[in-house]
Amino acid sequence: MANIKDVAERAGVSVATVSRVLNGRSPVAETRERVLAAVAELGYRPDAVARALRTARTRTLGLVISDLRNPFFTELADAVEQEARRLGYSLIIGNAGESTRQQDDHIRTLLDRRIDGLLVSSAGTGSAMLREAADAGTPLVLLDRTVPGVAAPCVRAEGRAALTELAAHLAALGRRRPAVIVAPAGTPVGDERLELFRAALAAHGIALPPERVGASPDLRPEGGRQVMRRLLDLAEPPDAVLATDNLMALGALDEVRARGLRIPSDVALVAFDDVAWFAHLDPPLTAVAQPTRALGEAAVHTLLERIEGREAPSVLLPARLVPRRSCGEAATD
Amino acid sequence: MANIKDVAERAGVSVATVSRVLNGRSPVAETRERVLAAVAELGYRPDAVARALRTARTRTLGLVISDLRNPFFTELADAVEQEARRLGYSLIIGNAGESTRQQDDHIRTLLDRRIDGLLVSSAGTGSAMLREAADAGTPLVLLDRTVPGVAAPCVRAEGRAALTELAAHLAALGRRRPAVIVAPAGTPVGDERLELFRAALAAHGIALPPERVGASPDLRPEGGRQVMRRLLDLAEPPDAVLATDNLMALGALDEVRARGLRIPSDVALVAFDDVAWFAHLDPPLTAVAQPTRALGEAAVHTLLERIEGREAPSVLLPARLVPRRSCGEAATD
DNA sequence: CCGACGCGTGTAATCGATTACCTGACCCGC
DNA sequence: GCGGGTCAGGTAATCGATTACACGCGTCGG
Repeated sequence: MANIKDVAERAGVSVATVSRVLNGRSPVAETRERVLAAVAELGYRPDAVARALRTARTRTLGLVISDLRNPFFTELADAVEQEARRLGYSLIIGNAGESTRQQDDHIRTLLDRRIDGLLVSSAGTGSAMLREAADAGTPLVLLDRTVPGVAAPCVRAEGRAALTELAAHLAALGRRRPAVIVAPAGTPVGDERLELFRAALAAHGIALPPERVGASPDLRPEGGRQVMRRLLDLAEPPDAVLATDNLMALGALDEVRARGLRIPSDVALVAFDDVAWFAHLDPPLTAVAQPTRALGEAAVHTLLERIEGREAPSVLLPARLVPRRSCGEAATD
Repeated sequence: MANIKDVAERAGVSVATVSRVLNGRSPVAETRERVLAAVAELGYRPDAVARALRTARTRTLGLVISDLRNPFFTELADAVEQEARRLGYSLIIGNAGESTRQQDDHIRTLLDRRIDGLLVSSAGTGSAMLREAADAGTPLVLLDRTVPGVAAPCVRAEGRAALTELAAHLAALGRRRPAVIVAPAGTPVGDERLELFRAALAAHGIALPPERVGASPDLRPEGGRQVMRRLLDLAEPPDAVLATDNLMALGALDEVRARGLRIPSDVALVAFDDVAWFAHLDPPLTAVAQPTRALGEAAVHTLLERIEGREAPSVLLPARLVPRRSCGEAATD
């Protein structure tokens, strides 16, 4: 593979000149032509590794995703990758699989690779490396999930409007006994969603008693299914269930079907995160859609601000309700 | 961030000694202790960029995925990432979104970054950069999709046994008019699946006439839906449909539902790629499952062989049939 | 007519590691 | 007692780029 010295020799100039031509400084037309010709003939491409060493910028971002198999995060990762690439950055993706150990492992190797900045949707609440990275001055932006004790801007969706709308939607359809399946205790976004929903229901005079709030042991379908089992076994089972994550919603759906109950006639089901296949379920699931693409883009922009040394605020983007048929009303799709 | 010189000073030795201690060569116990102590006190971690420049190995692999939003590829990417990390490599993932241009774009930046090896599940058939990379001597392994004219080992699944079993399954259930929704013309794996299926059906005296083979314009749900529409409009509509990709299957399912037809009583549906949510559909979909994890691992192993300069053969792993309820028989889940 | 200035370009230091080569200490055997 | 072998560890070259600084040449003003 040709290097800058080969190009310099071929063009009859010094390496400095080649570098300057390629980085758009000084040289005059005639020299410039010769250099570009040599570059083309040799198929020269600057070595990003050498450049990174010298300039102390790798033009690479790190993204640690709590669970890449969760389609919401897949979409988010895809959005981040596209925006990063558009702005000239590569992305190294690490999947934590909801494990703090793997997450720390990833952060460590990313720091070793001198990424310019780090995006993390943290698994669990505490992460030693995350704090270390922040303290070490690596530009850091949290994604979707806040982490107590880590001072970094957080980019995520906020459900007030959507949950208010959802409460109204359910009230209008005559649902009086809502229930919520939340993420394991301590997950900040889950708790927030719960409280917003509770407040929105209260405005319609609908209560959300503790026995109709179930915390799933994990963020996977099986956890959601377990909680749904408990809810349906109540003396007064709920007539509408909100799951604060798409995978838990899927497990909840399985339990409803396994009991031979019908959605929405026996119980309504709503999920957070509008992933593509919700529209293909029977019935299509009503969902609170997070603006995935916008979140990914905002995260990259915020991180670039931090990389360039500027302050950057947290970003809260509104989620919106996508009514389908799982609450009872006929909708457009 | 501390560098090797800081460590050397603190330990009172030369940088060479530090490097030797950290790479497990010569130094004797006492010096060794001092160096390790200094490393610990300073929290020193070798700069992967500098090391890569010197050793000409980045310990990074590149993965270009044809469509990261397709859950089959998400799983595959996840498997590749895990295995790569287990073996000490980081992974830069690029999503081509089924576009040859984006794919070339990604390959180009990956080569610039001097990745040690490249894994590609190619979008489309031809790719200038792919050929260029192969010619330039970058270790290359194809994943899931062969590319004519590119000399590189290919790791993928092979459906003979599964499709033979499927043909028997359908025959036993009395299905006589099968149809196939294939990927756009020229996608090697799609055509192969079609021919294997045709042969397997023939063994049961079942024909697969041209009018019951439809090529989708793309690998997305809408394409599958269009083909399904055509198939169901035939004078003699099929009583069983195989889609050679999970997203096309999803679109096909939508069309069946939109017409108020029932699966499996009106038409059976089988998909290639067993993705997690097939089990959560109603009815759960019978699928040809590719050994995703094993494919990812084999791909990494094959690539490492190539990186170490050894020859490596292509790998064909058998897919297997996962019968659920979408063909009519009651199954375990 | 000469010095200052500017412009284009070359020389060489630099980023942070690895490693070939050399040095010096020590030990051993003859 | 001395030559040679062994081994720890230091010196410096190197990877491929960027860039501060220096230099030479041309131009222009006083």
